Formats: sequence, C-alpha cells, structure tokens
Amino acid sequence: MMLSPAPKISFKAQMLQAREDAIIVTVNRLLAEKGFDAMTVDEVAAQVGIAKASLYKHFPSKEDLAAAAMVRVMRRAQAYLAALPGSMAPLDKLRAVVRWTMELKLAGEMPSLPSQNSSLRATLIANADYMNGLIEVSDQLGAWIEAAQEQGLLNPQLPAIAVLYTLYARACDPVLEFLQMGGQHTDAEIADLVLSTCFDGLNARQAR
Amino acid sequence: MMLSPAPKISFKAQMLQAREDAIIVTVNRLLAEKGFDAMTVDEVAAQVGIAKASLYKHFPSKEDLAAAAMVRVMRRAQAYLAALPGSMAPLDKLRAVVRWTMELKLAGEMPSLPSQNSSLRATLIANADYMNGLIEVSDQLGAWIEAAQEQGLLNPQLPAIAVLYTLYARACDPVLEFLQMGGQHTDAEIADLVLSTCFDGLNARQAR
DNA sequence: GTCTATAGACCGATAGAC
DNA sequence: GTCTATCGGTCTATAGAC
Repeated sequence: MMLSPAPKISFKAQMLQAREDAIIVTVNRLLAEKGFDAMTVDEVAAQVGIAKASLYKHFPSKEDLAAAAMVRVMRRAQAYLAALPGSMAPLDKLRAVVRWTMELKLAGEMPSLPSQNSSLRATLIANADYMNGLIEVSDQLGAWIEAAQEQGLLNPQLPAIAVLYTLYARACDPVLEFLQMGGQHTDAEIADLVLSTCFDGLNARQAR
Repeated sequence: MMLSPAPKISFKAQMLQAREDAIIVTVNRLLAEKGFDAMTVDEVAAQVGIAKASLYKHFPSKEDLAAAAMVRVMRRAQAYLAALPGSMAPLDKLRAVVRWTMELKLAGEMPSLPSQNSSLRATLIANADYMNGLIEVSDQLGAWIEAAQEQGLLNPQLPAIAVLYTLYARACDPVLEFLQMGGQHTDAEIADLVLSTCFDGLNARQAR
C-alpha cells in the first residue's frame, strides 16, 4: 500500500485549485483591461489555455466568473487591511487603503464591472463570499472613518456612508486612466495627485 | 397659385427635425439609464414609435446615435457656460458647472458611455460637432481653472489638466447613484455633498 | 403617379451555454 | 464543436400623402 492516499487526493485537488486560480487571474486581468461586456468567455478559455467546456466545469456562467474575480480582489483587500500596523492612525489607514486600490487600478489589476447590469448584480449579491468580504471591509473602513471624524481629522459633517462611497469610488476613477493616457506623470505621481484631491479637495488650503 | 411654397418645404423639414430631436432625446434617456451596450437599436425605434429602417435614415449606426446624444449634451453644456453671468468669479463658475452636470446625472439625463469601446471612440472623435464642442468647453473651463489658481482659490500645485479631468469625472461619479439608491438624501443634498467633497475634500478644514 | 415612411421579415455575425 | 438567442444592419412590399 502507499504510505498515504491523502496526498494523492490533495494533489488532484491542488491541480483543480491551480487551474481555478489561473482562470480567476486571467478573468481579473481581462475585466480590468476591457470590462465585463467586452470580455468574452472564448477569450478567457483561450488565454487560460483550456477548453471552453472546462471553464463551465468550474463556473456556471460568465457572471460567476466575474464574481470569482471580485471575491479575489475582496480577499486581497481584507489581507491588506489586516496587515496595516495597529499603531497607524485611522486617517492614515484610510489613505493607505485608497492608495492601494489606486495602485491596483493603475497596474491594470482592478476589474471594472458595469454597475447597471442587473444579472451581474444579482450574481454578486447571491455570492456569500463576496458579500461577506464586502461587509467586513465596509465595517472596518466605517470604523476608521468614524474614528477619524471623532479625532477631527475627517470632516464630521459628512455622513460616514458618503465618505465610504467616495473612497470606494477611487477604485474606478476615470481620472486615473485619463492622466495615465496623457503620459505626463508616473503612476506614483498620479496616485499622489488623486489622493490629494480626494482628501484635500481642489480648493487651495492655508495649511499644507 | 399658392402664396408661398417655402413654408411647405419648411414644414417638412420641421417634421424631420422634430423626429430627429425625438430620437436623440430617447437615445439620451436610454443611454443614461442602461448604458451604450445594453441599449438596443430596436428598443430605440420602439420607444420613439418609428420603424427601425426610419432610424437608419437619420443615423447610419448605433454609434452615431450615441454621438448625436453626446453632441446634444455638449450643446447644452455650452449654452449653460455662456449663460453664466460674467460677474461671477471663476471658481464659482466652476462650482456651478459641476453642480449642473451632477444635477443632470441625478435627473437621469446624463448618457453614460463605456470609455473603452474603440468603435464608439472612433465615431466620437470623427464627429466634428462633438469634438469642437468638447474643445470649446475644455478651453473655457481651463481658462477659469487657471484664473482661479492665480487668484489663489484653487490649489496651484495641481496641474490644470488634472483639475479639468476631476471636474469632468463628476458627470459619471458612481457616488451620486449610490447615495441616490440609499434614499437617505434628496438630489439637492447629494449634489451639495459631492460638490463639497470635490472642492473641499474629505479632510476637516479649519475654515468653513 | 411619385415619393416616402412603415412594418416586418430577413441575414450574418457573435457570444453565451452546454 | 454545436446549438440557440440576440442584435446590428438590410431589404422588400404595402400604404398613404401630395
């Protein structure tokens, strides 16, 4: 007998998992560079190097492919939040997270989904992994927002939910790609610029 | 003999023009509520109440339909800019324009086009009416931006082009629809809120 | 009679699903 | 690799206005 049948099963599972990861990475990239509507499942299968039928063994629909990519992004976000040093001030954490999402987008790794697609919305809402991740991230950010407001560092007149949406919106801000297209600034400069307009606004400030 | 054949021709032309306007208004609304990809030509024809073949008498392609809607928006923008009192300070003009675009979006009258669709981009760039309008509007806004920066009211460290993009981006800001979906605020409150975050940022300010 | 708009069938291509 | 639906775009025959 073999020493252990377990590794064999694990190996098979690992293969499956590896292929699924490859699919998701490809979907993530395609979603980032062309968006959901322009991405075709044939394209995904071709780029992963597997048959289209095999794709449907893993994911029952195009919407579920996109959802898997969003789950991956959400997990990365959760990992990033968890890795922030506890000593950091809430406002600095928020700035760090926004910078991270903008760097993701500038690097072409932020999937872009049409917010008006109803079937896609339904799939995302039905996806427990995605929803739990979203809620956890939102709760964490919401706590930091309220803390920063109590410290008087974030405008306390703004509803926390509006602040949260404003931060989220940086992940799909067209200003980033417009500036990138212009070619006048490095990605780091663009991130600095938009981070500045996000937190400090366009108006001239006495301080700073 | 009739008194004048001229009115007859004019009447016919008026009919044509009126129908074209009806088409463009419908396209504008559909683009605003579902976006370019989800909008179908059959849908447009049905909602206008004309045959699809008649649509193609006016516009040679779906892309041209969208371009016509964008030209209409651009003309409205030019009219709005021109109507601003000359006595108004540049910064106030900028704020007024941004508020206007946000009100347009909140009212469901701002067409939303995918920025990554190449054929649509090509059609828009080839459309002289659209491009001229865009350039004129950009020049006007650019002049106000530089004036406000010289007056020390707008952060002079920001490149004018980045400010311009940031203002344009308010016309497709997802924060608007997210807040609208929440139902906690009126459209006017939402516009005030986002206008505030745009110009003043999220940070707390001493003044204000 | 002539011209134009209409309705609706129709085609070809694409893409999702299996 | 096949099936099917959808959609952009075209075509034809009929009706009606002048």
